[in-house]
Amino acid sequence: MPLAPAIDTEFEDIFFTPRQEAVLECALGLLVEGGEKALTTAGLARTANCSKESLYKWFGDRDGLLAAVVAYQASKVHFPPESGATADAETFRTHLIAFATELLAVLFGETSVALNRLSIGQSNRDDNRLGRLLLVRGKHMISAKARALLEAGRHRNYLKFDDAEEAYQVLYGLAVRDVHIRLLLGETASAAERDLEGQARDAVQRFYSLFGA
Amino acid sequence: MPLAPAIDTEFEDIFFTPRQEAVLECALGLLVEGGEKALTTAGLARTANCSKESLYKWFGDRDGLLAAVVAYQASKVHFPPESGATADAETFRTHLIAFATELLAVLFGETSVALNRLSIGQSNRDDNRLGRLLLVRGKHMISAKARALLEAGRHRNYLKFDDAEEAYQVLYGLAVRDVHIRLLLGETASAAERDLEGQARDAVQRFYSLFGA
DNA sequence: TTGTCTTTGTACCGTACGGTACGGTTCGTA
DNA sequence: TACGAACCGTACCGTACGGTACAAAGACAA
Repeated sequence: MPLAPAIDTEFEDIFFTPRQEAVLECALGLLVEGGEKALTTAGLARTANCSKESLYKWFGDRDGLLAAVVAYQASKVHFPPESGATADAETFRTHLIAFATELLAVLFGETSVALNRLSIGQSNRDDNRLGRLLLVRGKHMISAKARALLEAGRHRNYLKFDDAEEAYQVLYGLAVRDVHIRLLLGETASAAERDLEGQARDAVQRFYSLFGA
Repeated sequence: MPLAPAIDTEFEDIFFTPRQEAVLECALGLLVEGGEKALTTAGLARTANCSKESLYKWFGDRDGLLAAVVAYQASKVHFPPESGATADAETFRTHLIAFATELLAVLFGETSVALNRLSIGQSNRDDNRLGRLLLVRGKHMISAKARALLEAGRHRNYLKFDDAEEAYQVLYGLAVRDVHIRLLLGETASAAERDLEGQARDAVQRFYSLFGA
């Protein structure tokens, strides 16, 4: 009987020392500013005042460094303990809007954009660690949180749907539309698109038209 | 009175000889297979049986080559002459579904994914030609076509909305959801997501719930 | 103080790749 | 046949960058 394969356990319980976190923060800054090509080992060592030898000792090689940057950023998102019970219909809707707003704020943030660009640029390599990392530590986490929220709404008869994942995807599409890909391609968002709360409100409005009880 | 700036006229009327098109097709193949790093001048010259000197003569430098690949692929999409008048409500809805299906087919195609990955990876360079090219020759074209279609539907009282661009974005979100970004990140689409027509049908169904007259 | 460990800064190496030069070949034209 | 243009294949150059080695400096325990 073969052992259960321990896929995707990489970077599971990784922990970085404060010094390493400072260096990774520097790396994030370089990435945000100039993209992948701006993140050279020599450049990072210079701006972070550390030695290349330390970089290679800590992260193995450049790929390990990139993966560490992604893992470090993912480790920064903390999940609030589900914001208590959803009291009534109105506050539940408020929670939905808040969730959508936060989703947009994360996706449109410059660090998220930079890391998405990095992972997408690397996504056609053999193993594709970065893409998997970003998906499993980012999108799938958010998706799980959203499903829990939506199912709570269904349980209280605020919403009506069969598949929570499908409902979440519709909410995602209504909120994000093509703005994310346009940001990734370098277009700057319009004024209306920068009003995250307004966008989220419209999206939830339409979501209720489709899935409201 | 300043002259109107001729922005984005680059690659406006560009034309490639058959030989150049064959080489660009080879470049596309390399891109699809191995991403940006796989498209080296030497490698392209080898697989396309041409000389590096010709590459530099035709395209200037490597950046010009990349831009030419994007422009070439964009030049391949032809717009059917709006498929005649939208006879009745049912055929109009069919046209909408066909449009959404084609949109998904384009976005999820491997060449589109490869070019999006390329442009996104290059999007934090100084000028960002590739991203602008992809946006203006790809997304904006599709968007214009969609707006025309939607406004025809509104004119015949099949649909009801204020802003055609906004309506299109909702349709886009309903159809694409987060599948595009997940594909770009290297995740393979699920079986249901590969049923493009079914996805388009559901999206249009929901779109009519929101904007049907 | 001495010894050990970690880190820094610099210097160095090898290689991959962008870009150029050039001889040889094909092909169209007179 | 002669000529010129375009092109192919190969060889070459310069450089940027990943990765390694090493001397010097701080930190800390005995």
